[in-house]
Amino acid sequence: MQHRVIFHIDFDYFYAQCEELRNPELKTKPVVVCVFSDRGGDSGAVATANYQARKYGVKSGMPIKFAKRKMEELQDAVFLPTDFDYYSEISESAMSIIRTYADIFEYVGKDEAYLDVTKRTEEDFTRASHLAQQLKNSLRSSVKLSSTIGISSNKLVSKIATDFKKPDGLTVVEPDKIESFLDPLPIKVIPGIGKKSEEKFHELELQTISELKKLDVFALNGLFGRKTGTYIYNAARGIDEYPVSPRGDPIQYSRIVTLKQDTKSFDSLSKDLEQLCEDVQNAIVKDNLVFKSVGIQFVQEDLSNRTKSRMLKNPTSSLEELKKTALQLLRESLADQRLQIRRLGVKVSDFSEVSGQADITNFF
DNA sequence: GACTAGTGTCGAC
DNA sequence: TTACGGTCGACACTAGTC
Repeated sequence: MQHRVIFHIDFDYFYAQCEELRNPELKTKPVVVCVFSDRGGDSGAVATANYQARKYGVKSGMPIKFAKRKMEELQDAVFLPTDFDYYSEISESAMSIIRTYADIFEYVGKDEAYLDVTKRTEEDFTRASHLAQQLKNSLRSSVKLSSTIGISSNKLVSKIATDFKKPDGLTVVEPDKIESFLDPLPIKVIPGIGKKSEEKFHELELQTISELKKLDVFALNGLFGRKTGTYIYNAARGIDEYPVSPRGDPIQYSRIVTLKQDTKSFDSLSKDLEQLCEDVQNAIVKDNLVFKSVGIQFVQEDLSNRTKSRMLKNPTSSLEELKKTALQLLRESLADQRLQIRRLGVKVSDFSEVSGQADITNFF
């Protein structure tokens, strides 16, 4: 095999597009899909917005109040709460079509997947491009969904190619074009490089991937640690060997809520904490798991984080033990808690399966 | 030096 | 000038142990 052929596919402005789907009148209006917190009013953040709304600078993750301010003088802007069950239905219909186009399929999220199509395209990028166009057409005709596809010889470059032109894009980057494609792009297009990492590069007066390549792997390892440094070094050169492979089971379950009001009172927090424990434990039991690690998380009034976690003696799925441990962690944390707490979370991890352990001694 | 536990940071969606 | 979700994963760093 000379090279692989990899698709990255992404549904355009997914949640907002779903909303347009069940209410076509929205299509001509700015639509912002919001995660409203329990605090009431416009407390919360933007999940996604359609392109009408993006014109006004609305972006994912932005406070809802900020988005409203940006569209103040608009009469027809629409703010909707998320309906994840509905988005999941649409996602599942779409993903079931996408699977049939792949030799190997990797689910990334409700609106995103990788496909290895090396075999069925016989490593031919012209064929790959036609196949991708067919897939886009099929999604549009049967699910009414618009999507963007990036094609290259690895996951990294395919993903960057998807972001290169959207919505409704199709970008092919053949192996011998990878360098000239990446060189002029800003460093931030590399997945895993967000705001903080970008700042580090800007301090070094490095803006583009071509400039990033001036740093050797030792310098990058010094700045980011060994794994991340080496990853960035390779990414700048379009090198990525990670295979497309089906996702495994989750390795942690967590629940977090925004409190009705900031507090550091044990009595107030313990009520919420118990509810969070129940929610997490429900999911654990449903999936037939036992956990060995329990953690709690505070998001403080200044939005900084505190976490505290503990390993259990033995794996368990017991609600009593989860609550007991979480409440203990809460008590210990509050002992030296200075800032008020805005959000409270619970996490369990280090799973093993409760049954299906099928007795390893049987093998001997 | 290898390993585990615990805390914190960063980032994707 | 502020404003701020929920869920998940990777990994850096540190301290303790052997």
